[in-house]
Amino acid sequence: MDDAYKSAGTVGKALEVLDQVATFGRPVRFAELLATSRFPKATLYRFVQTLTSEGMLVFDQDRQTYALGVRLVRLAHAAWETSSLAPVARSHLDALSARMGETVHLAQLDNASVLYVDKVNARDPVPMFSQAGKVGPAYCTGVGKAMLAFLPPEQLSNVIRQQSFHRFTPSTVTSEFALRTELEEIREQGFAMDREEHEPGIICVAVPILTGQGRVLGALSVTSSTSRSSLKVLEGCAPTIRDTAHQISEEAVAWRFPDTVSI
Amino acid sequence: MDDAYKSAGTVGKALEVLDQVATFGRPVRFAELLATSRFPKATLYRFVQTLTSEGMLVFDQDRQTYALGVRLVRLAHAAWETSSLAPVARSHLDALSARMGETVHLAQLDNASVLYVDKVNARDPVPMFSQAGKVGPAYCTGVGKAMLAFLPPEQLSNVIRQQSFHRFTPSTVTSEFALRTELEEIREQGFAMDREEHEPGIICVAVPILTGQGRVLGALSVTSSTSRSSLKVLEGCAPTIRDTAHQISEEAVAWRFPDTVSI
DNA sequence: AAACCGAGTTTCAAATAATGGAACCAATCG
DNA sequence: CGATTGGTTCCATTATTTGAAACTCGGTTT
Repeated sequence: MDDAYKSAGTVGKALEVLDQVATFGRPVRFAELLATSRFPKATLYRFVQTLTSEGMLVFDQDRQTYALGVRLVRLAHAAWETSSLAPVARSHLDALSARMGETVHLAQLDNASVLYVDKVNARDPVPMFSQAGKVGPAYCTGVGKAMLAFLPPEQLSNVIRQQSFHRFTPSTVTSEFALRTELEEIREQGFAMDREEHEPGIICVAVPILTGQGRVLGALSVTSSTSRSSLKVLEGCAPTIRDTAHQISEEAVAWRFPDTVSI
Repeated sequence: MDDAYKSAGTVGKALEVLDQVATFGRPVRFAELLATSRFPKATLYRFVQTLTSEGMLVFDQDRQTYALGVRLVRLAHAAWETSSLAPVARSHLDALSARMGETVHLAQLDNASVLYVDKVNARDPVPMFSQAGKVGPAYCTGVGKAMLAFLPPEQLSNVIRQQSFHRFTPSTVTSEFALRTELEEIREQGFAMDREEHEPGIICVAVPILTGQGRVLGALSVTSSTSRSSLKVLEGCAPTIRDTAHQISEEAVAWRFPDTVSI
């Protein structure tokens, strides 16, 4: 639904189907897939068969439904350990969370959206959307904006083109122009704020994690709620968070830094 | 290295490459892959290209290495939520861990090995991927044996055929015969023990999670060390653990239960 | 009971994409 | 500077994918 036009190759198409199943977020019937698929019946059928026999999907005999297979969990574990900033950042996140007494998120860009790769809860966790592996929109989250602000121009345009600009709350940024203006500001001050743009009552301050050459590796945020804190207070924390981001960046660069941003 | 012979279809081959990268557990050079691959240079090259452009792999310009892409983490999150017992079992694991004061594991079968889908540490709660997603051998872990014991005969044979029977410790079960004998016993008493078979000093008691029809959904274990506990003590815990397994099973069946066991 | 239906599965010739040997390029080495 | 290693591209051959249509199998309607 957001992969737009063509994606060459058989593998690409198969992965498209996999993504489709993923977006349902629940076991799906073949017919449901067919209805939302661009492939003809027989073709889709074969894909689903292949993916199932490969363990990427599992078929529930009793309910006649397909769901993502556990093989993915195994692969993801390896991905998380080798390609995410999480292993490197872990101890820093813990320290930051302890110091701030708030929830800390670590995110990276996946295609045009924000992927949370780690999260450290505050002692008294505020229930909210997010957890390792979850995705969120880039244009209206702190971490998202922090990363976008430091993307090279054509990559930024590419990502912006794929944003939905859906209005989640009254303060959601809903136009490309408004977003670009804000990104400019973020670039200057070095950190981004989420002013209840994604979830009412939830605010955060985020900073990008950049390599020495300015390439975006990910972003780091401290999240709170309007009831426990305020934008002013969070803004004051920005320097501390930036320090942590720097440390993570240095450690990450020292070891390995796969380019996590796709086209 | 264990997918043996042929795996038809282009998608299958591509996934094979993906698995290969995964087993390295670190960023790899093209040449390293080539050395361990059954594909000719040009073919492997194209696969890697495709997978990279699809976001399943990421290429590190500076170091000329490939690693698993973060797209997998996103997919896995969905897989974990819809196809694993974890979401259903979570609260039960927490309760069990608190009651026992020990670490609790939740596992499912993935192909012929044990896949840990959740873990509750005696003390600190950690996010999923640092713990979930790990794999272990089926023939010498508590959860593995608990599941094998209740598999239908031909599926069991199939899985046994794929076991390495590598000797990890002096007490590792290293023959099919010994394993089958022990499985018989486990079937009778309803729980399995790990007597330092995988890691020296680590012991555990595990029970299967079965549907009403006796189909294996997963397994549950309480792990300890010889220094903190003993086989006798753990054995005494079996009934409690079995209760938890029952509860999980009922809840799982009530909602959804994809067949998690592949060929 | 016959006709009908919708969901899922199989067939098969045509269209397309994958294949891999060989050539090529670019560093690095001896 | 010629040789070697590691990576990339070409392209004619070959094998796989494709998808319209036909079929199967429960169940439902007429």
